[in-house]
Amino acid sequence: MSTPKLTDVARLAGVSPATVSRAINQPAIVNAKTLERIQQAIQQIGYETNTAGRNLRLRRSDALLVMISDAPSRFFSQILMGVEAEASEAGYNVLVSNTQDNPERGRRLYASIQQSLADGILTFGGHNRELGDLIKNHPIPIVGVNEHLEDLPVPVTTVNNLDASRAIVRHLLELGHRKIGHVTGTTTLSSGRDRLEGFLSELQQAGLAPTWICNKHYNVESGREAAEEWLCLTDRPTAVFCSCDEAAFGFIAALQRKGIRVPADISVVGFDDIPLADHYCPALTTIRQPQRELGVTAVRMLLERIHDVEADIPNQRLSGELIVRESTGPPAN
Amino acid sequence: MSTPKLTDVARLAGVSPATVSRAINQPAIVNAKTLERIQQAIQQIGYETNTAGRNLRLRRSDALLVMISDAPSRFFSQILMGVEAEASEAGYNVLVSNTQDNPERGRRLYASIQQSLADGILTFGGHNRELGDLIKNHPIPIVGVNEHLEDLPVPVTTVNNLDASRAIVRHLLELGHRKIGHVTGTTTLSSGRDRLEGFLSELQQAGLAPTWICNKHYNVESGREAAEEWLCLTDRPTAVFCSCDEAAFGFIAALQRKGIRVPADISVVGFDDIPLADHYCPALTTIRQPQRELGVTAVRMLLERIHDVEADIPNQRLSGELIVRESTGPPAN
DNA sequence: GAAAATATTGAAAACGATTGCATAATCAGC
DNA sequence: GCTGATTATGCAATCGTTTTCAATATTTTC
Repeated sequence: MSTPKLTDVARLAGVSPATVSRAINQPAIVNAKTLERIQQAIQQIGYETNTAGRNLRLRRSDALLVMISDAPSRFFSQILMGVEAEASEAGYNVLVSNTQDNPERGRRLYASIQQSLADGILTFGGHNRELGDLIKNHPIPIVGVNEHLEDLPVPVTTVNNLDASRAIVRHLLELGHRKIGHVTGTTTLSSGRDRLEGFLSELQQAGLAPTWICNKHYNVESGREAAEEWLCLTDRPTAVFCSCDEAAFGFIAALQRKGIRVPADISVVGFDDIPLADHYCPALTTIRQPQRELGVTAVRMLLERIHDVEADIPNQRLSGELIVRESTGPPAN
Repeated sequence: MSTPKLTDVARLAGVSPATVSRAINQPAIVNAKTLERIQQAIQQIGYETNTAGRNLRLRRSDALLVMISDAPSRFFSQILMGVEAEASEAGYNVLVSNTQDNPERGRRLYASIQQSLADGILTFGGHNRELGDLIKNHPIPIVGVNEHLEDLPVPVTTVNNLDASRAIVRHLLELGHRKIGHVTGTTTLSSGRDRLEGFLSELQQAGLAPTWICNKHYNVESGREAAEEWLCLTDRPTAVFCSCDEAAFGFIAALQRKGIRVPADISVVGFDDIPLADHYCPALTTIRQPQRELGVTAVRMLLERIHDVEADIPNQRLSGELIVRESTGPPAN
């Protein structure tokens, strides 16, 4: 007498369970009169499809697995919102799993897919070993977000880091800067490499060499450390492109503490456009990433893949937008 | 011949499926010799328990549902990491769902539980209607995080906002401030109200009245708006407690733009201790929230509840820690 | 109006695991 | 060597849906 099931609806409507199932899943093929009677019965006893029963029979789960690394990426939650919205729209649930580099985790991940706990995987951030092993043995639907997965035949969706970096350099060149530096992000990640490459190539195109390249990571501390190094330089760049907004904030804050003014003494650019960027002092010139759209796109790709595992899905490169604010200006001298 | 199932293991090990099931779930009650043979068979063909089959039979899902609101709370991802870690430890999966105020959503949420898509719900942030209706009809395991859910008999885990706010005020009093203001968070949320109340009560205890109370929300814009109002005050407080770090940053940035120095001209305190707080200029005095621990605690409470729906689970109040940095100092005059 | 085509429905067999009950095997005690 | 207790296992039903195949009802066609 607990939760009503298909059979209960069938009995009430005076039809067989098969017909009720059809009424729910392919209403078109059931008689209009019967359909209405069934729908009424469903309403009346408040029937809801039992997921486990259905999953068992259909051998799928209506769930997407989101793999994240322990240090969630900078705007992880924003992207996740996009993922959730799009997945839910398509009738899918979203499972979140943290993937420490842990063999046991790899096993469970494998099990999730093999036993259809999830129909597909969305992986945030870089390559990880388990995934490599997993995908080599089974052609399962996977889509990468933010970063390319080296050597793995997995479609990814990212922002166009190359073009964005170029736009930054162009902006600085137009302001009159000739001595430009870059505090890199994590260059074991494709985004870090692409941003660096865009930076270098645009400079080269202008016939310039980079004045300073400082290898760091995507976080605040990196910005602070970079600032300390900058202070020790004999030939200081007049403009610095930091790999992400957080790093830019760390960089600016550390410089301000030494009495250096932005942008009067040095121009600084970030990347991401996190909410704080517009409200920092100085407001940060940066690249706006389409965070939510990244999530939405990733889900669309994944669903396509789930629908047809053999489908050849091209990588999606969304474009970032240069947002010019207060942290950049003409060079000092 | 695709994925091996229980029966395949049974055949290979020369026992009945029932014995295999027992070998997996209650190894103690099966003969050591048989057990070993079964385990070997499992290894050999790479058997993994099918979740759907099991869920159907056991009428549960091994999944926890995390409900978040559209604007994910400030350190949502940090808490989520804690949730994921603890849930995974206990063998549970984590489902994420965004709850816009949407009746259709409410229906699906209800279905999730009723049809055992999830065994329990963790709700981040404030009260929402669907939840109220849901819980009224069915005593399902729910635990709230960060905010109390008014009128609902749901155990919650929060930071002790009251004590934390008091600690802030005490710190400012010790520095010599007598004119103290507060930019509130969202006061329809219990955290916002508690922070305000802690602020007021500690001031009162010192025989002081609040100099300024500015009703805002938990975001950067609120800080900027508050700064504009502050600038127009005739009797300005010499210290301001902002409801969260973001608001504090917005507040400080807007003031700095007008040439006002922190803490020389005004002291500012935040709440949360987000990563940037330590790297802002000035570094922010704030309350450190045990974000990960909030997630872990919430899961523990929820599991307890799942284990025994009738269990009386007390609210958990974790304590925040005052972190004194550069943004606070003695009053100007 | 009969035959053929079409539209609806039902019966029953999966999907894969767990468990109450019953049976078989083992053991202790005398 | 026999009885009673204990330990290990197997049988078969069950969880709730979906879907193939066949059967029946309804139209259409000539």
